[in-house]
Amino acid sequence: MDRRQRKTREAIFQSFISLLSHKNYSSISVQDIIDSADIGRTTFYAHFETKDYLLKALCEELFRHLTDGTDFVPCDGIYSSSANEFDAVFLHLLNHLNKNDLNILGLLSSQNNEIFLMYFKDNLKKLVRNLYADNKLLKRSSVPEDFLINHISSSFVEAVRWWVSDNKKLSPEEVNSYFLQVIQPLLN
Amino acid sequence: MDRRQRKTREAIFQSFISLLSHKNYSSISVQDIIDSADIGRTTFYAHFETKDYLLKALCEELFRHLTDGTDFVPCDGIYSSSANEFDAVFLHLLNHLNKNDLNILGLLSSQNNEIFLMYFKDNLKKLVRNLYADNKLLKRSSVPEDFLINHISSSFVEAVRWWVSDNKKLSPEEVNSYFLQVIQPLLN
DNA sequence: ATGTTAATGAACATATTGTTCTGTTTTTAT
DNA sequence: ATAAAAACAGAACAATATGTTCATTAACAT
Repeated sequence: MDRRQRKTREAIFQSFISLLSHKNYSSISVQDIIDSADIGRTTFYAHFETKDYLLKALCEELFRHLTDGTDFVPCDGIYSSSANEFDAVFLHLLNHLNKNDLNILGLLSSQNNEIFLMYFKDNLKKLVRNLYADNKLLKRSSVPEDFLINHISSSFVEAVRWWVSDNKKLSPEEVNSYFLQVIQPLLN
Repeated sequence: MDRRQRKTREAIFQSFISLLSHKNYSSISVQDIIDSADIGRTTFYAHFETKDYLLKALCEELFRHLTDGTDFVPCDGIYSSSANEFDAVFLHLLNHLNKNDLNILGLLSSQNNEIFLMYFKDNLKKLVRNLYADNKLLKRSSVPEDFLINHISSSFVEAVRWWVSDNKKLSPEEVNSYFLQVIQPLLN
Protein backbone atom coordinates (compact mmCIF):
# COMPACT_ATOMS: atom_id res chain seq x y z
CA MET A 1 0.00 0.00 0.00
CA ASP A 2 1.12 3.48 -0.89
CA ARG A 3 2.93 5.17 1.96
CA ARG A 4 0.81 8.31 1.57
CA GLN A 5 -2.31 6.26 1.83
CA ARG A 6 -1.05 4.49 4.91
CA LYS A 7 -0.13 7.76 6.59
CA THR A 8 -3.44 9.39 5.81
CA ARG A 9 -5.35 6.36 6.96
CA GLU A 10 -3.38 6.25 10.17
CA ALA A 11 -3.86 9.96 10.76
CA ILE A 12 -7.59 9.56 10.35
CA PHE A 13 -7.69 6.60 12.73
CA GLN A 14 -5.63 8.37 15.36
CA SER A 15 -7.70 11.53 15.20
CA PHE A 16 -10.85 9.51 15.34
CA ILE A 17 -9.74 7.53 18.39
CA SER A 18 -8.63 10.71 20.08
CA LEU A 19 -11.92 12.42 19.32
CA LEU A 20 -13.87 9.40 20.55
CA SER A 21 -12.20 9.61 23.93
CA HIS A 22 -13.38 13.18 24.35
CA LYS A 23 -16.81 13.31 22.78
CA ASN A 24 -19.30 10.69 21.80
CA TYR A 25 -19.60 9.19 18.39
CA SER A 26 -22.73 10.89 17.14
CA SER A 27 -21.53 14.33 18.07
CA ILE A 28 -18.33 13.94 16.08
CA SER A 29 -18.66 15.34 12.59
CA VAL A 30 -16.64 14.38 9.57
CA GLN A 31 -15.44 17.95 9.67
CA ASP A 32 -14.01 17.40 13.15
CA ILE A 33 -12.07 14.41 11.93
CA ILE A 34 -10.81 16.29 8.90
CA ASP A 35 -9.68 19.21 11.03
CA SER A 36 -8.07 17.03 13.65
CA ALA A 37 -6.31 14.82 11.14
CA ASP A 38 -5.32 17.89 9.19
CA ILE A 39 -6.22 16.48 5.82
CA GLY A 40 -8.23 17.71 2.89
CA ARG A 41 -11.93 17.16 2.77
CA THR A 42 -11.62 15.25 -0.46
CA THR A 43 -9.00 13.02 1.04
CA PHE A 44 -11.27 11.80 3.78
CA TYR A 45 -13.98 10.82 1.37
CA ALA A 46 -11.43 9.12 -0.83
CA HIS A 47 -10.67 6.82 2.10
CA PHE A 48 -14.05 6.33 3.74
CA GLU A 49 -17.51 6.70 2.36
CA THR A 50 -19.02 7.79 5.66
CA LYS A 51 -18.28 8.10 9.35
CA ASP A 52 -19.90 4.73 9.94
CA TYR A 53 -17.59 3.02 7.49
CA LEU A 54 -14.67 4.63 9.23
CA LEU A 55 -15.82 3.20 12.55
CA LYS A 56 -16.32 -0.17 10.96
CA ALA A 57 -12.80 -0.11 9.53
CA LEU A 58 -11.43 1.00 12.87
CA CYS A 59 -13.15 -1.90 14.62
CA GLU A 60 -11.68 -4.37 12.19
CA GLU A 61 -8.26 -2.88 12.77
CA LEU A 62 -8.62 -3.01 16.56
CA PHE A 63 -9.70 -6.62 16.66
CA ARG A 64 -6.95 -7.60 14.32
CA HIS A 65 -4.53 -6.15 16.86
CA LEU A 66 -6.38 -7.66 19.79
CA THR A 67 -6.21 -11.21 18.52
CA ASP A 68 -2.85 -10.86 16.81
CA GLY A 69 -0.06 -12.85 18.30
CA THR A 70 -2.43 -15.17 20.08
CA ASP A 71 -3.81 -18.46 18.91
CA PHE A 72 -7.22 -18.22 20.39
CA VAL A 73 -8.86 -20.22 17.72
CA PRO A 74 -8.10 -23.74 18.92
CA CYS A 75 -8.85 -26.75 16.76
CA ASP A 76 -5.29 -27.88 17.28
CA GLY A 77 -3.61 -25.72 19.87
CA ILE A 78 -2.33 -25.87 23.36
CA TYR A 79 -5.64 -25.14 24.94
CA SER A 80 -7.74 -27.72 23.24
CA SER A 81 -7.39 -30.33 25.94
CA SER A 82 -7.18 -28.03 28.91
CA ALA A 83 -10.15 -28.00 31.22
CA ASN A 84 -9.26 -24.46 32.19
CA GLU A 85 -9.29 -23.09 28.71
CA PHE A 86 -11.83 -20.45 29.63
CA ASP A 87 -9.56 -19.11 32.35
CA ALA A 88 -6.66 -18.71 30.01
CA VAL A 89 -8.49 -17.17 27.12
CA PHE A 90 -10.51 -14.59 28.99
CA LEU A 91 -7.70 -13.65 31.31
CA HIS A 92 -5.52 -13.10 28.29
CA LEU A 93 -8.16 -10.84 26.79
CA LEU A 94 -8.50 -8.90 30.02
CA ASN A 95 -4.77 -8.42 30.29
CA HIS A 96 -4.64 -7.27 26.74
CA LEU A 97 -7.47 -4.84 27.38
CA ASN A 98 -5.76 -3.68 30.54
CA LYS A 99 -2.75 -2.53 28.58
CA ASN A 100 -5.19 -0.63 26.44
CA ASP A 101 -2.70 0.32 23.77
CA LEU A 102 -5.45 1.31 21.44
CA ASN A 103 -7.90 2.90 23.81
CA ILE A 104 -10.36 0.10 23.25
CA LEU A 105 -11.65 0.53 26.75
CA GLY A 106 -12.46 4.13 26.04
CA LEU A 107 -14.62 2.95 23.20
CA LEU A 108 -16.28 0.34 25.36
CA SER A 109 -17.00 2.56 28.30
CA SER A 110 -18.51 5.77 27.10
CA GLN A 111 -22.01 6.08 25.87
CA ASN A 112 -20.37 5.56 22.51
CA ASN A 113 -21.01 3.50 19.54
CA GLU A 114 -23.00 0.37 19.63
CA ILE A 115 -21.30 -0.44 16.34
CA PHE A 116 -18.13 -1.09 18.27
CA LEU A 117 -19.94 -3.12 20.88
CA MET A 118 -21.47 -5.25 18.17
CA TYR A 119 -18.05 -5.99 16.79
CA PHE A 120 -16.70 -6.86 20.18
CA LYS A 121 -19.55 -9.21 20.86
CA ASP A 122 -19.48 -10.81 17.43
CA ASN A 123 -15.81 -11.54 17.72
CA LEU A 124 -16.30 -12.95 21.19
CA LYS A 125 -19.11 -15.13 19.96
CA LYS A 126 -16.86 -16.70 17.37
CA LEU A 127 -14.30 -17.31 20.05
CA VAL A 128 -16.77 -18.80 22.48
CA ARG A 129 -18.29 -20.90 19.76
CA ASN A 130 -14.90 -22.41 19.08
CA LEU A 131 -14.23 -23.10 22.72
CA TYR A 132 -17.67 -24.57 23.00
CA ALA A 133 -17.30 -26.84 20.00
CA ASP A 134 -13.88 -28.10 20.89
CA ASN A 135 -14.33 -28.73 24.53
CA LYS A 136 -17.67 -30.33 24.37
CA LEU A 137 -18.45 -28.50 27.53
CA LEU A 138 -21.94 -27.30 28.21
CA LYS A 139 -23.25 -29.97 25.94
CA ARG A 140 -25.41 -31.54 28.59
CA SER A 141 -27.38 -28.39 29.13
CA SER A 142 -30.96 -28.22 27.93
CA VAL A 143 -30.49 -24.60 26.95
CA PRO A 144 -29.86 -24.06 23.23
CA GLU A 145 -26.25 -23.73 22.25
CA ASP A 146 -26.91 -20.41 20.61
CA PHE A 147 -28.46 -18.97 23.72
CA LEU A 148 -25.51 -20.07 25.81
CA ILE A 149 -22.95 -18.65 23.44
CA ASN A 150 -24.78 -15.38 23.39
CA HIS A 151 -25.07 -15.41 27.15
CA ILE A 152 -21.42 -16.10 27.78
CA SER A 153 -20.19 -13.57 25.24
CA SER A 154 -22.53 -10.89 26.47
CA SER A 155 -21.59 -11.58 30.03
CA PHE A 156 -17.95 -11.08 29.26
CA VAL A 157 -18.59 -7.81 27.47
CA GLU A 158 -20.74 -6.61 30.33
CA ALA A 159 -18.15 -7.68 32.87
CA VAL A 160 -15.58 -5.59 31.06
CA ARG A 161 -17.95 -2.65 30.87
CA TRP A 162 -18.64 -2.98 34.56
CA TRP A 163 -14.93 -3.11 35.21
CA VAL A 164 -14.30 0.04 33.19
CA SER A 165 -17.25 1.94 34.63
CA ASP A 166 -15.69 1.23 38.02
CA ASN A 167 -12.52 2.90 36.72
CA LYS A 168 -10.63 -0.33 36.52
CA LYS A 169 -9.96 -0.46 40.22
CA LEU A 170 -9.72 -4.23 40.10
CA SER A 171 -7.03 -6.37 38.56
CA PRO A 172 -7.69 -8.42 35.43
CA GLU A 173 -7.36 -11.51 37.59
CA GLU A 174 -10.14 -10.42 39.91
CA VAL A 175 -12.49 -9.55 37.06
CA ASN A 176 -11.70 -12.83 35.41
CA SER A 177 -12.43 -14.62 38.64
CA TYR A 178 -15.83 -12.96 39.00
CA PHE A 179 -16.67 -13.68 35.42
CA LEU A 180 -15.74 -17.31 35.75
CA GLN A 181 -17.75 -17.65 38.93
CA VAL A 182 -20.94 -16.61 37.17
CA ILE A 183 -20.15 -18.66 34.10
CA GLN A 184 -18.52 -21.79 35.49
CA PRO A 185 -21.76 -23.34 36.73
CA LEU A 186 -22.72 -23.69 33.09
CA LEU A 187 -19.62 -25.56 32.12
CA ASN A 188 -20.44 -29.04 33.33
CA MET B 1 -52.01 19.11 31.00
CA ASP B 2 -53.45 20.98 28.07
CA ARG B 3 -55.26 18.72 25.64
CA ARG B 4 -53.42 20.27 22.69
CA GLN B 5 -50.15 19.61 24.41
CA ARG B 6 -51.11 16.03 25.09
CA LYS B 7 -52.19 15.48 21.52
CA THR B 8 -49.07 17.02 20.04
CA ARG B 9 -46.85 15.08 22.40
CA GLU B 10 -48.63 11.88 21.55
CA ALA B 11 -48.42 12.59 17.82
CA ILE B 12 -44.69 13.13 18.13
CA PHE B 13 -44.21 9.92 20.12
CA GLN B 14 -46.27 7.88 17.69
CA SER B 15 -44.48 9.24 14.66
CA PHE B 16 -41.16 8.67 16.34
CA ILE B 17 -41.96 5.07 17.24
CA SER B 18 -43.22 4.46 13.76
CA LEU B 19 -40.11 5.98 12.21
CA LEU B 20 -37.88 3.97 14.53
CA SER B 21 -39.38 0.73 13.31
CA HIS B 22 -38.46 1.60 9.73
CA LYS B 23 -35.15 3.38 9.94
CA ASN B 24 -32.52 3.62 12.60
CA TYR B 25 -32.29 6.36 15.14
CA SER B 26 -29.37 8.33 13.79
CA SER B 27 -30.78 8.49 10.30
CA ILE B 28 -34.03 10.00 11.51
CA SER B 29 -33.99 13.78 11.34
CA VAL B 30 -36.09 16.13 13.37
CA GLN B 31 -37.57 17.14 10.05
CA ASP B 32 -38.75 13.56 9.48
CA ILE B 33 -40.52 13.59 12.81
CA ILE B 34 -42.09 16.97 12.12
CA ASP B 35 -43.32 15.84 8.72
CA SER B 36 -44.61 12.54 9.99
CA ALA B 37 -46.35 14.04 13.00
CA ASP B 38 -47.65 16.82 10.80
CA ILE B 39 -46.85 19.60 13.20
CA GLY B 40 -45.09 22.91 12.94
CA ARG B 41 -41.38 23.13 13.29
CA THR B 42 -41.71 25.50 16.21
CA THR B 43 -44.06 23.14 17.95
CA PHE B 44 -41.56 20.33 18.03
CA TYR B 45 -38.91 22.47 19.60
CA ALA B 46 -41.42 23.79 22.09
CA HIS B 47 -41.85 20.22 23.30
CA PHE B 48 -38.37 18.77 23.02
CA GLU B 49 -35.02 20.46 22.95
CA THR B 50 -33.42 17.85 20.73
CA LYS B 51 -33.97 14.41 19.26
CA ASP B 52 -32.07 12.88 22.15
CA TYR B 53 -34.36 14.45 24.71
CA LEU B 54 -37.30 13.11 22.77
CA LEU B 55 -35.88 9.60 22.95
CA LYS B 56 -35.21 10.05 26.63
CA ALA B 57 -38.79 11.14 27.24
CA LEU B 58 -40.06 8.25 25.16
CA CYS B 59 -38.04 5.80 27.19
CA GLU B 60 -39.44 7.16 30.42
CA GLU B 61 -42.93 6.85 29.01
CA LEU B 62 -42.37 3.28 27.87
CA PHE B 63 -41.02 2.09 31.18
CA ARG B 64 -43.81 3.78 33.02
CA HIS B 65 -46.19 1.70 30.94
CA LEU B 66 -44.11 -1.42 31.31
CA THR B 67 -44.10 -1.38 35.08
CA ASP B 68 -47.54 0.13 35.48
CA GLY B 69 -50.13 -2.12 37.00
CA THR B 70 -47.51 -4.35 38.52
CA ASP B 71 -45.99 -4.16 41.94
CA PHE B 72 -42.50 -5.21 41.09
CA VAL B 73 -40.88 -3.19 43.76
CA PRO B 74 -41.36 -5.48 46.74
CA CYS B 75 -40.50 -4.34 50.26
CA ASP B 76 -43.95 -5.42 51.33
CA GLY B 77 -45.67 -7.26 48.55
CA ILE B 78 -46.74 -10.71 47.60
CA TYR B 79 -43.41 -11.74 46.25
CA SER B 80 -41.22 -10.83 49.12
CA SER B 81 -41.26 -14.22 50.72
CA SER B 82 -41.52 -16.31 47.58
CA ALA B 83 -38.49 -18.33 46.69
CA ASN B 84 -39.53 -18.19 43.06
CA GLU B 85 -39.75 -14.47 42.84
CA PHE B 86 -37.38 -14.36 39.93
CA ASP B 87 -39.60 -16.63 37.89
CA ALA B 88 -42.63 -14.50 38.40
CA VAL B 89 -41.04 -11.15 37.78
CA PHE B 90 -39.12 -11.97 34.65
CA LEU B 91 -41.87 -14.04 33.15
CA HIS B 92 -44.21 -11.15 33.71
CA LEU B 93 -41.81 -8.84 31.92
CA LEU B 94 -41.44 -11.25 29.03
CA ASN B 95 -45.18 -11.60 28.65
CA HIS B 96 -45.54 -7.88 28.73
CA LEU B 97 -42.87 -7.52 26.09
CA ASN B 98 -44.49 -10.25 24.06
CA LYS B 99 -47.66 -8.23 23.75
CA ASN B 100 -45.48 -5.44 22.54
CA ASP B 101 -48.15 -2.78 22.61
CA LEU B 102 -45.60 -0.07 22.32
CA ASN B 103 -43.14 -1.63 19.94
CA ILE B 104 -40.53 -1.83 22.64
CA LEU B 105 -39.09 -4.90 21.03
CA GLY B 106 -38.56 -3.01 17.81
CA LEU B 107 -36.47 -0.57 19.75
CA LEU B 108 -34.54 -3.33 21.45
CA SER B 109 -33.81 -5.32 18.36
CA SER B 110 -32.61 -3.03 15.65
CA GLN B 111 -29.22 -1.52 15.57
CA ASN B 112 -30.97 1.37 17.22
CA ASN B 113 -30.36 3.53 20.13
CA GLU B 114 -28.13 2.57 22.96
CA ILE B 115 -29.94 5.27 24.88
CA PHE B 116 -32.96 3.03 25.01
CA LEU B 117 -30.88 0.02 26.00
CA MET B 118 -29.34 2.00 28.80
CA TYR B 119 -32.77 2.84 30.12
CA PHE B 120 -33.86 -0.75 29.91
CA LYS B 121 -30.84 -1.93 31.78
CA ASP B 122 -30.95 0.77 34.40
CA ASN B 123 -34.57 0.02 35.19
CA LEU B 124 -33.81 -3.66 35.38
CA LYS B 125 -30.93 -3.02 37.70
CA LYS B 126 -33.18 -1.22 40.12
CA LEU B 127 -35.58 -4.12 39.95
CA VAL B 128 -32.90 -6.73 40.46
CA ARG B 129 -31.37 -4.73 43.25
CA ASN B 130 -34.68 -4.79 45.06
CA LEU B 131 -35.11 -8.50 44.59
CA TYR B 132 -31.59 -8.99 45.70
CA ALA B 133 -31.93 -6.91 48.83
CA ASP B 134 -35.21 -8.37 49.90
CA ASN B 135 -34.57 -11.99 49.33
CA LYS B 136 -31.13 -12.17 50.71
CA LEU B 137 -30.35 -14.50 47.91
CA LEU B 138 -26.92 -14.55 46.40
CA LYS B 139 -25.54 -13.16 49.59
CA ARG B 140 -23.17 -16.01 50.14
CA SER B 141 -21.39 -15.40 46.88
CA SER B 142 -17.88 -14.00 46.93
CA VAL B 143 -18.64 -11.94 43.86
CA PRO B 144 -19.47 -8.28 44.57
CA GLU B 145 -23.15 -7.49 44.73
CA ASP B 146 -22.79 -4.82 42.10
CA PHE B 147 -21.19 -7.21 39.66
CA LEU B 148 -23.97 -9.72 40.17
CA ILE B 149 -26.72 -7.19 39.71
CA ASN B 150 -25.11 -5.98 36.54
CA HIS B 151 -24.62 -9.53 35.35
CA ILE B 152 -28.21 -10.58 35.96
CA SER B 153 -29.70 -7.44 34.45
CA SER B 154 -27.49 -7.60 31.41
CA SER B 155 -28.22 -11.26 30.95
CA PHE B 156 -31.92 -10.60 30.88
CA VAL B 157 -31.58 -7.81 28.35
CA GLU B 158 -29.38 -10.00 26.20
CA ALA B 159 -31.77 -12.89 26.50
CA VAL B 160 -34.56 -10.68 25.22
CA ARG B 161 -32.38 -9.40 22.41
CA TRP B 162 -31.50 -12.95 21.49
CA TRP B 163 -35.16 -13.86 21.57
CA VAL B 164 -36.09 -10.96 19.29
CA SER B 165 -33.22 -11.52 16.88
CA ASP B 166 -34.55 -15.05 16.53
CA ASN B 167 -37.89 -13.50 15.54
CA LYS B 168 -39.58 -14.48 18.75
CA LYS B 169 -40.06 -18.07 17.68
CA LEU B 170 -40.07 -19.18 21.29
CA SER B 171 -42.66 -18.58 23.94
CA PRO B 172 -42.01 -16.23 26.84
CA GLU B 173 -42.05 -19.30 29.09
CA GLU B 174 -39.24 -20.94 27.17
CA VAL B 175 -37.08 -17.84 27.16
CA ASN B 176 -37.74 -17.37 30.85
CA SER B 177 -36.73 -20.95 31.46
CA TYR B 178 -33.44 -20.53 29.62
CA PHE B 179 -32.74 -17.31 31.41
CA LEU B 180 -33.41 -18.87 34.78
CA GLN B 181 -31.23 -21.83 33.98
CA VAL B 182 -28.21 -19.65 33.42
CA ILE B 183 -29.01 -17.44 36.39
CA GLN B 184 -30.37 -19.87 38.98
CA PRO B 185 -26.98 -21.33 39.90
CA LEU B 186 -26.17 -17.93 41.37
CA LEU B 187 -29.18 -17.80 43.59
CA ASN B 188 -28.08 -20.01 46.46
C1' DA C 1 12.54 10.11 -16.17
C1' DT C 2 7.92 9.13 -16.63
C1' DG C 3 3.41 7.51 -16.11
C1' DT C 4 0.38 6.60 -12.19
C1' DT C 5 -1.75 7.45 -7.99
C1' DA C 6 -2.83 10.24 -3.94
C1' DA C 7 -3.61 14.61 -1.76
C1' DT C 8 -5.10 19.31 -1.92
C1' DG C 9 -8.20 23.35 -1.80
C1' DA C 10 -11.85 25.72 -3.37
C1' DA C 11 -16.31 25.86 -4.75
C1' DC C 12 -20.87 23.81 -5.06
C1' DA C 13 -25.73 22.19 -4.12
C1' DT C 14 -28.32 20.28 -0.63
C1' DA C 15 -30.00 19.30 3.91
C1' DT C 16 -30.43 19.84 8.82
C1' DT C 17 -30.51 22.36 12.87
C1' DG C 18 -32.22 25.51 16.11
C1' DT C 19 -34.04 30.28 16.52
C1' DT C 20 -36.97 34.26 15.88
C1' DC C 21 -40.94 36.66 14.60
C1' DT C 22 -45.76 37.37 13.50
C1' DG C 23 -50.22 35.91 13.61
C1' DT C 24 -53.87 32.42 14.56
C1' DT C 25 -56.49 29.08 17.20
C1' DT C 26 -57.66 26.79 21.31
C1' DT C 27 -58.12 26.41 26.17
C1' DT C 28 -59.02 28.14 30.69
C1' DA C 29 -60.51 31.23 34.25
C1' DT C 30 -63.59 34.64 35.77
C1' DA D 1 -69.52 35.42 27.37
C1' DT D 2 -65.32 37.29 27.24
C1' DA D 3 -60.63 38.29 28.17
C1' DA D 4 -56.10 36.47 29.28
C1' DA D 5 -52.96 32.78 28.63
C1' DA D 6 -51.03 29.15 26.28
C1' DA D 7 -50.18 26.30 22.20
C1' DC D 8 -49.81 26.15 17.46
C1' DA D 9 -48.41 27.36 12.52
C1' DG D 10 -45.55 29.08 9.04
C1' DA D 11 -42.05 31.54 7.09
C1' DA D 12 -37.66 33.16 7.18
C1' DC D 13 -32.94 33.08 9.16
C1' DA D 14 -27.93 31.99 10.06
C1' DA D 15 -24.96 28.40 10.93
C1' DT D 16 -23.27 24.11 10.13
C1' DA D 17 -22.64 19.50 7.95
C1' DT D 18 -22.69 16.62 4.03
C1' DG D 19 -21.01 14.72 -0.12
C1' DT D 20 -19.37 15.88 -4.86
C1' DT D 21 -16.69 17.98 -8.62
C1' DC D 22 -12.64 19.78 -10.72
C1' DA D 23 -8.22 21.60 -11.57
C1' DT D 24 -3.66 21.52 -9.56
C1' DT D 25 0.28 19.87 -7.03
C1' DA D 26 3.08 16.37 -4.81
C1' DA D 27 4.66 11.68 -4.01
C1' DC D 28 5.24 7.20 -5.54
C1' DA D 29 6.90 2.94 -8.24
C1' DT D 30 9.68 0.97 -11.72
